[in-house]
Amino acid sequence: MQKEKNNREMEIDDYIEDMADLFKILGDVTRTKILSVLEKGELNVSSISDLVGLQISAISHQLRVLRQAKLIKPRKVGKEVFYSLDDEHVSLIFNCALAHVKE
Amino acid sequence: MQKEKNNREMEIDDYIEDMADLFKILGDVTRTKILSVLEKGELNVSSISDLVGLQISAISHQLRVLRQAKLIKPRKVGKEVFYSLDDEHVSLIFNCALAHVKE
DNA sequence: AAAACACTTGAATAGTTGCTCAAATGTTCA
DNA sequence: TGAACATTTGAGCAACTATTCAAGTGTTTT
Repeated sequence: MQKEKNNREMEIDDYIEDMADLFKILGDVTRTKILSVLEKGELNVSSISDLVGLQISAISHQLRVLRQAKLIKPRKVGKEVFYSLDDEHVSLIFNCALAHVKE
Repeated sequence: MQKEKNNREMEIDDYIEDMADLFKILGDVTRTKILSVLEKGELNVSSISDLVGLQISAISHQLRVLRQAKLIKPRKVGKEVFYSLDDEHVSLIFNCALAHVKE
């Protein structure tokens, strides 16, 4: 007798690789710090660099990763580029993770 | 004038590295698959190996990682070891991630 | 037009990670 | 006791990743 999969199990099976990809992106301290400072509001690259404490180049490389993952979005103003969160789920996922690591 | 940090911001700053560590562990397809099959119930190592489709050795290596992260717990019965989820947050985090990747 | 500024990009490198293979541990059963 | 079984562990290797440095793009200012 074969067990019917419920909806949630089917979804997880289908999206399991995408989920791992998302976690992989969140699984880097630099990127997590960037998302954390952007939670407080829009920032340009230099400011992020200052707050995170890494070279502008390193930050720019990671901003690219976050941008491609659609977790942040850029807004160009003159020669500056301001970044902000592009996904309401980021805060949600952060809170879930926080609940785990705090215990 | 210096801005007061609210409680949530303080917490995130304190735990940001732990959070990244957790995401790093979830950011691997093999480990995510293991957690996914364990959501359906307790399983021994061979069964996990069959369901995930990797050698027992590879699975055992990853089970160790998940065990150390306190995401799963072992129960020894004779020569077999049964694993099950050890954290109610896993399902929660999975759901948040699912909401993101589905859109 | 040239200098200054903000950011991006590519190459190089050092460090990390996940798998396989082989050997080891521990348990059950004849 | 020894063979069979389930799992763990360690070494080795190939693939990947995050950072730095240097050079490039595009915009503003003088």
